[in-house]
Amino acid sequence: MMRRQNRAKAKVSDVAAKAGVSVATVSRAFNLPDVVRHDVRLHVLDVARKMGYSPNPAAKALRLQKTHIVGAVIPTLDYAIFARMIDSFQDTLAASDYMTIVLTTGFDNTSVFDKVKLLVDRGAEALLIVGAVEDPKLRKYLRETSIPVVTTYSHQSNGIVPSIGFDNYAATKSALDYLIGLGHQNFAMIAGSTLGNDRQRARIQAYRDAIGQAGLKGVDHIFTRPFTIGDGAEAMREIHSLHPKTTAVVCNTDIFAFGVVSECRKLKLQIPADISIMGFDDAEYAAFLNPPLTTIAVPAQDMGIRAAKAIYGALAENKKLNSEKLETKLMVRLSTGRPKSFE
Amino acid sequence: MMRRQNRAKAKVSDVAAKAGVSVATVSRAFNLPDVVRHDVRLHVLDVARKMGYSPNPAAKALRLQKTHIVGAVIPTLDYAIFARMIDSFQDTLAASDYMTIVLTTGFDNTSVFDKVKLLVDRGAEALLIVGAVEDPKLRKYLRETSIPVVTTYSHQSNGIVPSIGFDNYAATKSALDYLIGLGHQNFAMIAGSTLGNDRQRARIQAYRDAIGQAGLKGVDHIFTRPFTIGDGAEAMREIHSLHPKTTAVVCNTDIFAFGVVSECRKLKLQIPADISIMGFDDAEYAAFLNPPLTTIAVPAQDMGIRAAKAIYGALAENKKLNSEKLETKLMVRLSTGRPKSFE
DNA sequence: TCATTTTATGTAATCGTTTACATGTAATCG
DNA sequence: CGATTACATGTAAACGATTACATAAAATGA
Repeated sequence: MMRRQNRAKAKVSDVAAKAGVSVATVSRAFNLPDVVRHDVRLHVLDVARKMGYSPNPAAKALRLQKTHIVGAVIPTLDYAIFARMIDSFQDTLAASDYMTIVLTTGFDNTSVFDKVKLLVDRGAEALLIVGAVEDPKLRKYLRETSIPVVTTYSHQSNGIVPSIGFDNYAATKSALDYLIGLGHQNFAMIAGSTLGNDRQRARIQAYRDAIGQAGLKGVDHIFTRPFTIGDGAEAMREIHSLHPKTTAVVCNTDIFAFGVVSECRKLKLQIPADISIMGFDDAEYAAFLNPPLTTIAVPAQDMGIRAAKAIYGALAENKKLNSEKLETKLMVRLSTGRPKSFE
Repeated sequence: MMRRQNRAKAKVSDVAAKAGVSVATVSRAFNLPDVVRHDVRLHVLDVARKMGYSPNPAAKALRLQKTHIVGAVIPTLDYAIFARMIDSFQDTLAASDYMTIVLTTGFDNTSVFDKVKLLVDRGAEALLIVGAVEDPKLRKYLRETSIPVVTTYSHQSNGIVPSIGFDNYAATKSALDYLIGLGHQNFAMIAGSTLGNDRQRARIQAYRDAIGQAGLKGVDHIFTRPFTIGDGAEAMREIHSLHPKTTAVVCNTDIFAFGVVSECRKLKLQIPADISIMGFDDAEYAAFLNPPLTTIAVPAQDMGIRAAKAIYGALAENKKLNSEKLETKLMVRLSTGRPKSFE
């Protein structure tokens, strides 16, 4: 028996013809169920199913002026905490029939504008952006396009764009208060580039303020590096040779901390007896390091879910997009302790 | 001075009106540059730029029957090697004006079909899938829709769907040959679920074959766990209590290995003196573990790039989609060595 | 029973592009 | 110089959905 050779996808008119109704009825059977007679509706749906009909997304988007696409601009997927956020963001939105397109900047903040434009031109109805929107050109563009935008990973109550994130300053500050409380006097920080990165700036500022206000050493011992384990290790080597009295190293990501811990082993520095290590992010491996890493847990997953829900609310329920401040948590483990000199 | 209040996006007809030409000329100025008079073209482009015109993607997609969207179905983004592949895949395609929509299954292989269908219904013109396509329903669907599909992370020369991946069997086999060569006699493996996961099956089979053929112990000492560090640690504990003579633990992912290394410390097992640990993936942290992890490097990034190029070739240049076999590399570090009994 | 309202359905316009076809003008040729 | 060809542009028809409006049939009411 010959099977239907017709390769082209079925469209409403095909379904209508086969079901013996008009295209309007077919469309209504799907979109306005209560306006079409019950038995007719069932018949239409049945025919449609058998034909493998599904509405052409482009036609639908054109007619309804809704693409059901949201965009996300992040530094990279190749970095666990962004990947985790996007994973939950995307999954949450997919459950509400919105698809996510992710574009990465490779930490090049000058390209955020281009990526955003690309997404909007591609029909993105809303956007998630990592970090505060600082570029005035981008600011203007977002104001003019006036689509829902939420920034993540940093929370500014005064932000122009709603943010669903945490307080980087307060998080780092609390970590330093804890270290200072342990009796540390000589600090160093390993940070990422501050170029267009408000999170790094906030963390550095918190570090400076905490140490400056306590009158301790190391306010300027800030080592800026790309985000790799190797760079963390290399920075530790430099800290050790330049500032051998350092007893507490504050890392702006667990990635650095991993390298630092590895390097300390080579340098024969005992953690935490000789030196305390503080991380940031609470990556999966942090708790399994030797010693387990004291770090700041950030709500990457929760952030993605909340951002997704907020965007869905704005898009589908016409709700206002509100900023949300999420909590970080200092995870005290064994990589930090009282400095030897203190005992 | 009043600025234009007209919030709606400019369309071809707007540009045409302002430039004093027809819509056809505007469209041609963009898409068929050599068919419109040079000065007219420049003028049209200039007007368009000033109006911030960009073509409506839905209208374009509808008319051209091309969405410029490709889909990817992966287990999760929250797992470095998939994230890395997608990162490069997405980036490579974006450079060619194709956008990627990623959907995740959470390692639930029964949902691959649904995700694929979702993507195709959303207009995906091509697909990347992680792992072999085994579900007959999915196979049939892909055959019928006949869109370009490439599977990754495993290479089958006989595969129905072209694959751009590596030989999981050979990779594990070579790792075992290496361990056997070192003199190990008692093995154990920590594996992920084999449910619809051909990569895990291939690795397990290689393990069984290698050990069976060499007549060594541990053919059935296979511990199946979810992919977390903690589960790796837990499995190691079990291996130690059930099979204390084990001198070589083969992990199907560095994630397990990380947990194993951590657990060995607790168990006071010296690596590699008491026990050798083999990883899989060569995650960034593998080289920084203590001791540095012997593992199998997989070309995650390269795979993403090649898959993207292959798909672009199929979509834009009408090239045939060919399977590509990529190489893995055994990275011998310090977590493996001769077993004590052998010396 | 007939006028009126309700209900179900159909017809055709619309969304914003691209492009086949038509048309008018300029260039080329014998 | 008139006929033909090449060139630049315009008009209108698609692409496949949704839905305002029209219409026919059924239900309701006096």
